[in-house]
Amino acid sequence: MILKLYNSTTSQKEDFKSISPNIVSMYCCGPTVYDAPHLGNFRTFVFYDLVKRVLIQNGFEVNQVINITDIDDKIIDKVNSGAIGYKELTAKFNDMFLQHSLSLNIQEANQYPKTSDHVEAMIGFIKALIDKEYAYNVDGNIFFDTEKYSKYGKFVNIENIDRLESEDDGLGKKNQKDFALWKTWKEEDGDITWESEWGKGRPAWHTECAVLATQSLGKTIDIHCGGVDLKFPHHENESAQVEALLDSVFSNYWLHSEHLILEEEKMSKSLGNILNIGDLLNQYSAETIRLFLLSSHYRSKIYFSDEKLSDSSKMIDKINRFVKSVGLDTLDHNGDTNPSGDYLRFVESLNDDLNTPEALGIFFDFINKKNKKIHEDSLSEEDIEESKKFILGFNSIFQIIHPSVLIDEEVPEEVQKLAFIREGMRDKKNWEEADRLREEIEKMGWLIEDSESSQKLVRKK
RNA sequence: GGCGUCGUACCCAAGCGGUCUAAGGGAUCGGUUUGCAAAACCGCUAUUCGUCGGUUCGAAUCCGACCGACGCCUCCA
Repeated sequence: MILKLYNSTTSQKEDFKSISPNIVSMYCCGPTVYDAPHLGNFRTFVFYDLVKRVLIQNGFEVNQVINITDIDDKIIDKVNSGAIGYKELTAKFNDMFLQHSLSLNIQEANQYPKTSDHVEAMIGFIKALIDKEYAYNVDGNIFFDTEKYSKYGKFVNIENIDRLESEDDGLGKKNQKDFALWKTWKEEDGDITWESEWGKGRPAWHTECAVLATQSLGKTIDIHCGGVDLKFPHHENESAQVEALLDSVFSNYWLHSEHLILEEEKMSKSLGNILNIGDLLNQYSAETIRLFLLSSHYRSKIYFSDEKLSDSSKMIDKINRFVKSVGLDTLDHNGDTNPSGDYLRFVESLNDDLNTPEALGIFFDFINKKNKKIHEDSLSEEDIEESKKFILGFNSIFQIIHPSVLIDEEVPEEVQKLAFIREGMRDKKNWEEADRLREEIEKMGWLIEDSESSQKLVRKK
């Protein structure tokens, strides 16, 4: 089956072909560790996870790198404010990123290289660009010479930038669109600086990613991912450096996920309209947040609302009920799917540029069909097997079934006792007392679902 | 200002030239079931896809204009 991905460089869906037969190299722009991550950041990180899981479903082994940017203006600003030290600050938010990733069932990447561990390599990279005359030095700042690189403008209409040429930023760049590879030391940088042959300073963002990507994955990678806002200038600049220096195609596929919108604007720290992911995880389950994020296509904007989160939560309830009624006892997916008609359609949707909303629709359609059989009491062994396989295949991508769903929670003795009494009242047709007990049990956090012969206790959400 | 993406029911969201009198989820209202509920099931809720034109045998899907939202061009997932 062919996997199609929308490539930002061509603005169309393309059949995916990896460089090596069964292995995919994937570079994802990770967090700058200066502050608590927000939902918008994690929309992108969950998107990376989606890409990876779909690749795995297609039989690829994925070598994924997510970088950690720990050299950056905002980090320096924060350290300068005196509240916290450099190491402490970056470690704190690095850990937070990893922890939330774990909470959201995001598969671990193979590597999380940190900028500060690779400054030597960045210096070497910049030096090589200078040697090839793609970069020049102005008072210790090194800039990339966009005039020298004819292919500049992969992601943006270059005339736009030319128009802005008049607004020179006073750094002595030859062209407005030239960008920094190395920033010379300034007093406010303090100790956050490295020695180089051009004097003290630090690598600039675009160079950081260019070096980390090529160093960990080679001169041409299969897939490069990021949020749309990184298309230009970040990815443009990253790509320009690598392709100029190595004379290669930097990445065969560029995937960009859309923004999360809050209060009519993209969620962003500089705009101040932030929903901290940690806070959100206290309010909603990780599964709910994941589903909320995956129920829109990755290239569509998501307008945040609590209502959507609660819709997602209800969807999960429905899925969980189905999981229980089919008697699933493990979430381990061994890849054995034996694609039936519906499951095949599910996989095809995901392979069509990661169409998660459509795939979800197919899954629900399937659930409805089986529920109907359950209702008619005509669910066969084959139906059960098929359902289990579909659920596992579904969950291997969406990851929204919590393991606890498989285990019937122990009902507290007190609740059991009340339920037993209620059972007696029902037998005696003492409905008033039975209803009163049902209410009491509900207050204790348990719902009763009566069936003909017995009553079932379900944990209240 | 330039460039780009998007506008589908009460809400969310797929579909992107014919199988669309438009999937799926939430919500509402009927019905089956139930002592009553809950859960489940059945049914109703867009002859219509921002507006107006055009292309076509045929358009939600292509083209143009307009209106509206968002993004990029500056740090940003």
